[in-house]
Amino acid sequence: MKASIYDVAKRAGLSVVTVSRVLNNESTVREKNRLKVLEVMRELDYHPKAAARSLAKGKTNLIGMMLSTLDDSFFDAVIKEISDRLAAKGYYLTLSVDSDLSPMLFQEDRVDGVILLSPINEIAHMRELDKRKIPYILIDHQHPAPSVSSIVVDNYAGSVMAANHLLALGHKDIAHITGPPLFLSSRERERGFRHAMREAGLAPFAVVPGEFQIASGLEAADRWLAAGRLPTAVFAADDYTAIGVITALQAAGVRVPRDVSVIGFDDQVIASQYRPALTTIRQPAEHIGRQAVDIMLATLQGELPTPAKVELKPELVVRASTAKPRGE
Amino acid sequence: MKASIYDVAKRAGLSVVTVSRVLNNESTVREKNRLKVLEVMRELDYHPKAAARSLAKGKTNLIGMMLSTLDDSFFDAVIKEISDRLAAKGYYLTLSVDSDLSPMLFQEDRVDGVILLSPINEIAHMRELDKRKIPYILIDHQHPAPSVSSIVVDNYAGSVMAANHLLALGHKDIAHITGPPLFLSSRERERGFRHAMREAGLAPFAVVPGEFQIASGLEAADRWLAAGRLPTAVFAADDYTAIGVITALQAAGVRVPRDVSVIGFDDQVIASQYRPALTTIRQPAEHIGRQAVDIMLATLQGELPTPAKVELKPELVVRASTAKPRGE
DNA sequence: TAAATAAATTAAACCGGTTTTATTTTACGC
DNA sequence: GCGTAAAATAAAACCGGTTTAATTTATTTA
Repeated sequence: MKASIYDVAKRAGLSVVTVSRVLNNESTVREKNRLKVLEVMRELDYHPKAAARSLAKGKTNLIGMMLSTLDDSFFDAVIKEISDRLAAKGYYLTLSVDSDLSPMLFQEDRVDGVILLSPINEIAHMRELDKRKIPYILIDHQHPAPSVSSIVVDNYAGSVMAANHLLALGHKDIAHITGPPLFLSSRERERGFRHAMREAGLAPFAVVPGEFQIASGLEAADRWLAAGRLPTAVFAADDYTAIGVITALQAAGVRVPRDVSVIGFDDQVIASQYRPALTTIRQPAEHIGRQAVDIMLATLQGELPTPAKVELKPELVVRASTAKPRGE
Repeated sequence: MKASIYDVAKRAGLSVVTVSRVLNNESTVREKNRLKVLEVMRELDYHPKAAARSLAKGKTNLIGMMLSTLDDSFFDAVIKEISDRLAAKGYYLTLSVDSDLSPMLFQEDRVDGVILLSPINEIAHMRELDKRKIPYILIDHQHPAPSVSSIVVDNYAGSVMAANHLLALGHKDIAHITGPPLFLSSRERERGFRHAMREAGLAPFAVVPGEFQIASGLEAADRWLAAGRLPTAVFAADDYTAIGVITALQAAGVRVPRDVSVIGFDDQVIASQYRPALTTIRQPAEHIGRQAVDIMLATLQGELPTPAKVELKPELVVRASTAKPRGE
């Protein structure tokens, strides 16, 4: 049988309370006894059981995270930051891929708080979390009600930057491929694009719907190629879509950026590795992660009287997929 | 305060034992009382607390999973299958991205079992899990000791298939870009390639080291382009590497598959979307996930006297990135 | 209908920690 | 050396479930 706190106490010749105090780093233990307890713990390979501790303390030290997919290097970066930062504060992160079956994780009080990173059933999750009074944070979320904490990137501003970059290079025939309108980020990116174009006194070459996937870019480019009329620049709502555009154009013998410029959004890992390396709008993944943890921990310690609303600024990263239009 | 089992019992006019029996689907409860209990639970919005249950039962109903990265659609597919299948059996999955800080999750008895999906610190994890007597399964693992359960794909056979596909098309100058030799899968793939070439009486055009990343393919192709001598076909140890090769070649004006054929390994999501769509060796992700869950549950129920060793066969998926060499 | 048996319920102990309250030990000032 | 305050320890209750053993209730059989 595994060692319990009683075994440690007995062997150290002390009470369980003293051992518990050592476990919790309380100052009221004589240094001599503290060392003795730690020594015995090592001897017995003792580790406190999370279940017993959670039951007594009423908290689990576990933060849950729900997300729609794992196959996304931007998510990966956000998660890594969150995981490390939580660990430094004594909390652990548990990830769940969103599916109809998963809400049990917080129904059973297994986590102290939840971070929702663009999950699929967000509305249902929020309702459930409200009912169970579990604090949560939304990252990049569709519908941030005023009563919940959320972290969003200023997608509107990012799109304006993207469009202005192309405009500054001299482009006039600029197309935009959107993301799924379900996401607020998609809608904001489109709005920013349209705004910048209007400011420049230009009409978009085209605005076509996409799905944040390589296939979206392929399809859009194919259609333009088939129609025999290409834009001089494309602003794709995300990097995968941008890569699809470039891939289809190159396969048809069109050079990027010589014939057509392409800019993406997110700065996924693949963006810098692709050829040509992708000009894009960088989302501050580490920043997002850091903010998420700070807000969550403040909320758990009751130090956050009002919900936090954080808006972060994205950043233009100029690489090799954009250039002046051919004529100039 | 949240409702406890005592509140439910009192309101239903029954004992806590009866309520507990209902929770655990035991047959010794009168149907009338069972319904009454369920009704009260709904009224009070009662949900049993995982910590209390875990403490009493000595099990958590949680399976942990360690992995090195999330940014991989093959992992994504495996995880999805595992998650759904576990949920159907009343277990939950908790994911951890491998880092130096994370082993606490199983040190504190938070999980009943662990699935290691190519994590980074695999040896350290295995030692820790052995010490804590927590059952675990290795997927695609470097060093499967005879005493542990593992699921591997027959990478050797997959590579032979890949090489034979190219050979059957008439290729003779075939290059291979490996994965990191740290992984057993990399070594097996290289071994399979060399074997098939030897069988055909041919020497490899080249065997160059890679890292399972787009950049690896880019670099290899760049070097061949710079040297002015290209293979007629490339077998990349994974799809990302293959895409790197194609991207670099296309950027240099070399057509795939007309000038050079390229085959990958894994069948990542991007493989079918890329242009040209990638010929590759498909890893049976769903199969792997299913096996992992079945073995894990059998182990937990003590129905698995000896460790399971499962070897699954990969499958050739012919798409558009391979063709006969130009001369033929 | 009574006795025997099976089914359902209850009370109490337990899982392994933490926390509160009461008590003992130690340290300090005079 | 004594009284008192502060520090450390001990005993017991608690967190919210499950499980065992004992008891009551319902059902079957003679």
